[in-house]
Amino acid sequence: MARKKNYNEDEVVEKAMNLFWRNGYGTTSMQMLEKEMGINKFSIYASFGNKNGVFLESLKCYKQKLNVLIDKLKNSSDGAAGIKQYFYDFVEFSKETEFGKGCLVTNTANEVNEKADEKIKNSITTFTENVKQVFAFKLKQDSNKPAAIIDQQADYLLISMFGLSAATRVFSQAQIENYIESTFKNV
Amino acid sequence: MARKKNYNEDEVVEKAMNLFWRNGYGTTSMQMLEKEMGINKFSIYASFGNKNGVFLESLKCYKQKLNVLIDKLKNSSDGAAGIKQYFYDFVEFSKETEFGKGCLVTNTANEVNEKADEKIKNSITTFTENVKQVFAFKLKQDSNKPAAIIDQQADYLLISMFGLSAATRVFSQAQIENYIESTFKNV
DNA sequence: CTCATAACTAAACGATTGTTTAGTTATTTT
DNA sequence: AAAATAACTAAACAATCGTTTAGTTATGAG
Repeated sequence: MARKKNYNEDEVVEKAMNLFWRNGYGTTSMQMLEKEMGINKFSIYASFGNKNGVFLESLKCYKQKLNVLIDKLKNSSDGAAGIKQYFYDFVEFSKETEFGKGCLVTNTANEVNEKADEKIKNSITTFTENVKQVFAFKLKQDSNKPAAIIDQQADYLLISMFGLSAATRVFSQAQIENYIESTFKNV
Repeated sequence: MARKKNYNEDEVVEKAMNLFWRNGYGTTSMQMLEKEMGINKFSIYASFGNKNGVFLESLKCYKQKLNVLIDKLKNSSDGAAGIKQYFYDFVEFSKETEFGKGCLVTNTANEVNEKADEKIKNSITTFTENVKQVFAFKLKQDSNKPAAIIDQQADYLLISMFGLSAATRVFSQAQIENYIESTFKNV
């Protein structure tokens, strides 16, 4: 053994995540990452391989933070109303450090195309499928609708989350609340 | 006078627009624009000033195309049902040349941040405000709701369009149709 | 204390970015 | 036909991109 790392990887990843969240993958340069993470390029490459590696870890970090809200949703016992609360929780979460950031996963889904890195695409798909599954699980709680209806409503709410994410980037708090209220008149 | 242009500016802008639509502003390079537009960098700069100029003209071109659908919406006489038809028309429009492109204006709104070029931001704001206004105009047709309710519903449908745009990039035709049907159970 | 070695700094890498420029070709006007 | 000039080609521009590497510093093990 020799010298110890002068930084904590989890801490610098969280800083990188916030930068990607604000600026997107493409616009965020290694130079900006150096500054934001507070470590040298060498250290970034030593810890994460390359820019893509930093981003994948950032996505993981983001998911962990969002999973706090999703776990709350899972454990809430009031079905669709719990999902609605999740929408509101997400709005608060998205403006924790700064306004107008949206959802990192949704932003990334909007940024990448089919030629993007497979791991990134996979990370996005996995997450959205998971969210849909939790929505479906909650919808089952307060009705005995057929499985097909549950699936449709979960899809509807999933796409609505994409709209909500975009909305938090541009629209006012009042417009967002109105959007959530209107959305949940349907389920 | 001397030599004539060997290309039509409207034609090459449409090609550029399709490239930006597929790839976004940041990912689209001058090299790619040269190839897609079929003209030299010199000609691009002579006609449009710079990359931003090409993009602004591309946005204008996109709006003109979308205005065909919006004019149809304006002239349809059946209020909210007309807006719903506009949603369906947009889905067809968005996959005219290729699947999974979404809406160029919405994609751009998701890509840029507050530090982006003012003209671009203005172009996006102007367009979304215009769409909202048309939505409100249509909603007034089939109800005598208070102005505040009309405004809220127009906002709701505007944000829903952001969701729809994202949806056309990722989700299946069945999921999209289900989303539209669910969205319009409210209005 | 010494030595091995991991973590650091800082400079450079080639490739690509958006943009400009010098030189050539083609067409209109006189 | 000649002169003028706009449109073209192709090369180069400085700046920045993501990435690598050579050289230095610091720390744990023997």
